Amino acid sequence: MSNRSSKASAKTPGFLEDLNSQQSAAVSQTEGPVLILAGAGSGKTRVLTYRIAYLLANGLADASDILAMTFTNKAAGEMRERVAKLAPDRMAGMWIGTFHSLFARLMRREGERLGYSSNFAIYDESDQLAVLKQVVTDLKLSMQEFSPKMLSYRISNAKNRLALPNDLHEQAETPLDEIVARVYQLYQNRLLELNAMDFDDLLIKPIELFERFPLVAEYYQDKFHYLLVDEYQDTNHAQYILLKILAAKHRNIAVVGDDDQSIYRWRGADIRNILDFEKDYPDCKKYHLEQNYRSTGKILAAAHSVVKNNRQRHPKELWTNKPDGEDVCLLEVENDLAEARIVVNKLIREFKQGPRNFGDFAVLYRTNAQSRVIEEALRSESVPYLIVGGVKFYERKEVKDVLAYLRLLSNPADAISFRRIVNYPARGIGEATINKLEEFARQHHLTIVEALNRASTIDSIQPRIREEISAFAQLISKYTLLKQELSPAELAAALVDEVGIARDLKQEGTLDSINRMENVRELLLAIAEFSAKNGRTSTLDDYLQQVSLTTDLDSLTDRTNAVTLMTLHSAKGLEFPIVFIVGMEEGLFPLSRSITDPPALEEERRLFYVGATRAKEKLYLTWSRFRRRFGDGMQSVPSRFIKELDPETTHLESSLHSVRAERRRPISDDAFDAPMPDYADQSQESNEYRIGMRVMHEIFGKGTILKIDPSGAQAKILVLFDTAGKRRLILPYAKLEIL
DNA sequence: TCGGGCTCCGGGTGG
DNA sequence: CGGAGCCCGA
Repeated sequence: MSNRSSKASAKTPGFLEDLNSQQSAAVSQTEGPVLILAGAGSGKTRVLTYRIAYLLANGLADASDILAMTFTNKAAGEMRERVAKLAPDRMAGMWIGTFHSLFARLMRREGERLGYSSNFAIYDESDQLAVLKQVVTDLKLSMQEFSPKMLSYRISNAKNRLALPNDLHEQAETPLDEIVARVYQLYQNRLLELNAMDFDDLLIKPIELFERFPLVAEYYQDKFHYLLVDEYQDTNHAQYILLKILAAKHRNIAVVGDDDQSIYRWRGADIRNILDFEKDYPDCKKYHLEQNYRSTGKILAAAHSVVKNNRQRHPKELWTNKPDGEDVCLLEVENDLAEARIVVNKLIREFKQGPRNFGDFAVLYRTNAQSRVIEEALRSESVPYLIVGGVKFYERKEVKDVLAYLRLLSNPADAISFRRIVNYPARGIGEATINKLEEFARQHHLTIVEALNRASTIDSIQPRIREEISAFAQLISKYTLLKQELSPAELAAALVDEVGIARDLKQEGTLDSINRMENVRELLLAIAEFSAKNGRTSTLDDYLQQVSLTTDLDSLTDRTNAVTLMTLHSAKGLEFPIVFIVGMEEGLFPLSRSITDPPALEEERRLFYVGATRAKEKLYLTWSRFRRRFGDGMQSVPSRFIKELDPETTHLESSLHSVRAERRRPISDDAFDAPMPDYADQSQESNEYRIGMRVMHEIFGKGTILKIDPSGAQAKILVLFDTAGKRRLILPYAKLEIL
C-alpha cells in the first residue's frame, strides 16, 4: 500500500463523483505533463475547473501557484466563475485569463526592461494599419504596391514564427522580402517610440524578455507550479514556446484540446502543437474524453460523418447516451432572401411548438456579411435578435474617437491616437502641421504631448495654427491633471462634454448621428460600469487595457431572450438547443479560397464540425441556389459538406416550389444575367407608397410613412406607428395595407 | 484645410 | 453592395 495512494484517497473531495472515470482520472493526475483530448461537449471546462479545485482542495497548490490560460475572455470568465463555486475564497492571486491578458499583465510589470513603460498602449488591427501607413509613407513606398494590409499580414506571420526583422532580411529571396523586412524593422521601432504593443507583441515580447533576462524567466518558472491550457489546438508557435519556457521547471502542464476543433490556422495556430504534444513530453499521460453530453445521436453522427473526411486528425468518434433525436434538416431554397425567410419561418414554428425561448436559437454563418438578410427577416417578423461580432462596438468611429482621447491621456507617447483626435472636432490642424509636430518630437526625443506643449517654438508653423495647437495642448494638460482626481467615468464624461462631441452629433440631427451619439453614451456607461465593478482603485489604464482585449463576444450572456446571430468562429465553446447553419454553398462554405488549398479546406471542415456540434437538439442546414454577393448575383452549388453527410442522419426539404407558391409568381431560372424579376417588382411596389400615407401593419398596427428608400431588393420604409413608434421595415416583407 | 462626391476595390474568420 | 481613399472646389 503506497503512501501516496492512501493520501490521495483520504483527500479526494466528494466532487470527483460528479465526473466520469476518464474525467476524474484527468483531474487527479496532477503531476507531470498531461494531454487531455476532449471532444466537443465532452466536459472539458469541467475537467479544467475541477482540476484547479482539486489542486487547491488537496493542498497541492495555492492560488498564486496556478496559471490557467484560455483564448477568449468569455471562457476565462466562465472558468473563474466555476472555480469560484467549487473553491470559494481561494482564488486570490490566481493567474487565470486569456493568453493576451495574462501576458499583458506580465509585461506591465516587466516591460521596462525592454524599454516599454507600464502604461503601454495595446494596438488593435486598425491602429497597426495606421502605423504601417506611416512607415510606408516615410519610406516613400507606393501604398498600392505595398499595402499596409499585406504588410501587417506578413509581419504578423513573421512574429508568429518568432522571426526578427533581421531574420527576414537574411532569409529574403525577393526584393519584396527585403522591403517587408525593412518595414517590419521600422514598424517595431515605431511601436517602441509610441510605447505600444500589438497583439502579437503581447506574446513575443515576453519570450524576448525571458531570453534576455534569465532571472526573470526563472522567477516565473518557479512561481507557476501548475499550468493549465484550454483550446491547446489553437495555440501558435509563440504560445507554444511561451508554455515550454514556463513549464520547464515544474513540468506540470495540462493541456486540453480537440484537433477536430482547430479553426485558427489562418492566424498562426499550429495544429501540430497538439498532434505532437506526446513527442514534446514523452512521459505525458493521455486521456480521451469521448462521451458527449450535449447533442443528440443524429447530430453527432452527422457532424462526425463530415469531419472524418479529414486526413490530418486523430481518428476518434464521440458517443452519447442521449436518444438519436430528430434528423438534421436540410433546406434548399431559391435565393438568399428566401433563405432568410425560411430560417425565420422554421424558427417561429419551433418557437410556437415550444415551450421555447428565443435564446434557444442560434443562426450561424461563415461570413459576417450574411447576417444582414437574416437580420432584416427577423426584424420584419419582430423576433428579438442579438448580433455578435460584425462591426464591433469598440471599432466604431465615434467610440474610437473618444477612446483615442483617453488613450492619449493614458499614454502621452501615443501619436496614433493623437492623430485621430487632434483635428476632431475640426481645429484647423491638418496633415502638414501634424507632420511638423511629429518631426519635432522625434528630433528632440519628446513624446507627442510634450512636443505639443512646446509647439510655440516651432517656427515653421503659422502663428494662427500655433494658437489652435496651444488651445489643444491646454485641453490635454487640463485632463492629464484631472485624471489624478476623477474616476475614469467622470473624466470621460467631462471630456466628451467639453470637447463638444455629443453637442456636434446632436446638431447634425440625422438618424445616423443620433445612433452615434447613443454609442458614445453607451461607452460612457460602459466605463462607469467598469469602475463600479472594479472598485474605486481601478484606473484609466486598467480600463483601456480591458477594452483593447475585449470583444463583443465576451459580453454575450446566455440569459438573453434573443436569437443569437454570429459567425461559426464566434460560436466555438457555446451551445444552443436549436442551431441553423446558413449558406452551405461551395465558395461560401467552404470559402472559395480554401477550395484549392487542402489544409485550408480541412480547416473549413473542422469549422463545420464546430458549428454542427453547437446544436443540442436540432440542426438545420440551408443553402440557396442563387446568392447576391457584392451587388452581383451568382448561382451556387450545395456545399460538398452536404454531400459528405451520412444520409441516415438527414432529410431534405426543398422549398423551391413552396417559395414560388408563396410569392404567387414564378421566379425565372435564368435569373443569372437578368436582374432578379422579383426585385424589379418590389421597386414597382414601392412606388405605390407615398410619404405621409397612412398604412396598417399586421403587428404594429396603424402608422404614417416617414421615409421611403427604394433601392431595389433592399427597399426600406420608415413608418411612425401610432403605438409602436418608429420602425424601419423591409418593403418586400412589410405587408403594409394602405388605408 | 475641409468636406462632398466620386471611383475603385474587397470579398474571411479575431485576440 | 459598402467602405476607404482620392480629387477637387470652396
